[in-house]
Amino acid sequence: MKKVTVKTLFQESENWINKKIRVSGWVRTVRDSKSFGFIEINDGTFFKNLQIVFDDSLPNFKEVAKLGVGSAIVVDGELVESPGAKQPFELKATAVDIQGPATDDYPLQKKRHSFEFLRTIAHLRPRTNTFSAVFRVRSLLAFAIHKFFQERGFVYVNTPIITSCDCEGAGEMFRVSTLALNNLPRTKEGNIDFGEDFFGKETNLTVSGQLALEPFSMAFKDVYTFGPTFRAENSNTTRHAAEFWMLEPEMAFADLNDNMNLAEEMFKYLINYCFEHAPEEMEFFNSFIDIGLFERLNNVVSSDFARITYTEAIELLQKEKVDFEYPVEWGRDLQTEHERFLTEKIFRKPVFVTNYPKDIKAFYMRINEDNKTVAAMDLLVPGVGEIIGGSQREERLDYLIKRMDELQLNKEEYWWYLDTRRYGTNKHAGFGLGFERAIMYLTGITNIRDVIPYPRTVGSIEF
RNA sequence: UCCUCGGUAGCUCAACGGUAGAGCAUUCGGCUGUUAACCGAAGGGUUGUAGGUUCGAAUCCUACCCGAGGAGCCA
Repeated sequence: MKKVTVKTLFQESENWINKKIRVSGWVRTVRDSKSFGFIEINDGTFFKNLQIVFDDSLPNFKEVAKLGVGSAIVVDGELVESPGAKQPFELKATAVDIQGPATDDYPLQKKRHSFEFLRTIAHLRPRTNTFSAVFRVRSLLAFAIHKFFQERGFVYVNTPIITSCDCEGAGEMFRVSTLALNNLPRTKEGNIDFGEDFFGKETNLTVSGQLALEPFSMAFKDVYTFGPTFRAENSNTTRHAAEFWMLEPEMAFADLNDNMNLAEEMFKYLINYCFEHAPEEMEFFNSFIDIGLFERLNNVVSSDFARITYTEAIELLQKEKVDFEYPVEWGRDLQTEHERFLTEKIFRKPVFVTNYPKDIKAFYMRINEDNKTVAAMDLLVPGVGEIIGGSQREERLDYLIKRMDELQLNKEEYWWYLDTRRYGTNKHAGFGLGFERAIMYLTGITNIRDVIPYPRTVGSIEF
């Protein structure tokens, strides 16, 4: 008996119609009658289910008719055209092997569940339509990112997960230590003696691979890192997680415009890739998760992203007769309400905002001629907000040192980073893309906890 | 961390000071082409926890726990 996946059946049904085949999968629903019944199974290879028709010629008809949702079965039979309107073909079963029945307390039902409930059963939710679609798209997007950069000659660099840089300025960090918490070694002054720790100094989980990546861009020109990133912030929102994935490309001999061009090209590539490789899933999102998703994404693919400076953004917002909760004032950071207004109301598409005041941005960003702003860029998108943050880097050693002194950073800690400015420095730029935020934008899912297989957020790590 | 809303059957919700209910799910029975199948029956509850007010609390009050949305921070 030839084993066939449901995906193969849907993609080349003409090759299998009227043939005897074997299909295995999990029961999604059973509808039985006195002497016959229907089972829909999903084998994980394809978004859609395969309908099985069975009757009392099966020796185990009664057991099959009583199968619960979630049971694992192997079905032999003949693929035939279906008289029903909802599916082109169905499998007429000659044998149903019940591998693993699901007990009657199986939590997933044949009806809609709330996302909140499904988060409490994260180990079972990939068996639902929504999460099956989400996680297949997540997989495709991860591959598409590699494909995009590899096609353009970027070298993939695995930057470290454990770092000793404790002041990258991107937020609270998770400490990594093998010290016994109930018996900490102390120095003579009474401080914790990290010299006794595994690495001999304070270490944390990475909040960004950028600083480790820049030296590689000085060797390979175009590089990227893509991996897990950790922030120990006590933030409780639909778009923050303690563990998330970040993509960070870095280009040598490139400026802020090159940076934005790359981000825009990549974003459009990712959207097109999803439409091409997960049409069933995207159709589902557009119909059941976010009506209007296609319209929004098509608009993104076919139009140029808006590009404005921070100063222009402030002027635009000040002209609006809107009563913002936070004042719009040059020198203050844009609040979420301001960002949303720009991308959702004024432009109605992704917007790059560039050249922010230096005081609200990181030390490594390049100072502009005005000596007030830096060559930073944020990409704001409707619904999600900030999805990319990047900049042209300060490549001039004296400027960089001056800035680090102003911010009282410990230059010795960064000796190897500063070396890149001593030996063959050049204009270079890069950005960070929140992988989960990209998934949210492409699927219409509005909570980051629903695009991560096992999400880690404050006070929540059951799985 | 702050603000707001919420926690009632396995799930989604109703009851808003006077005997705790429905749909779905589950179990049993019926049904010869179903599509969230349909029809009939049954089981299922210390109403998040602990106090308080009251003749009487799911309902009002207090504290705590948990969840969600928004804000800050950011990707």
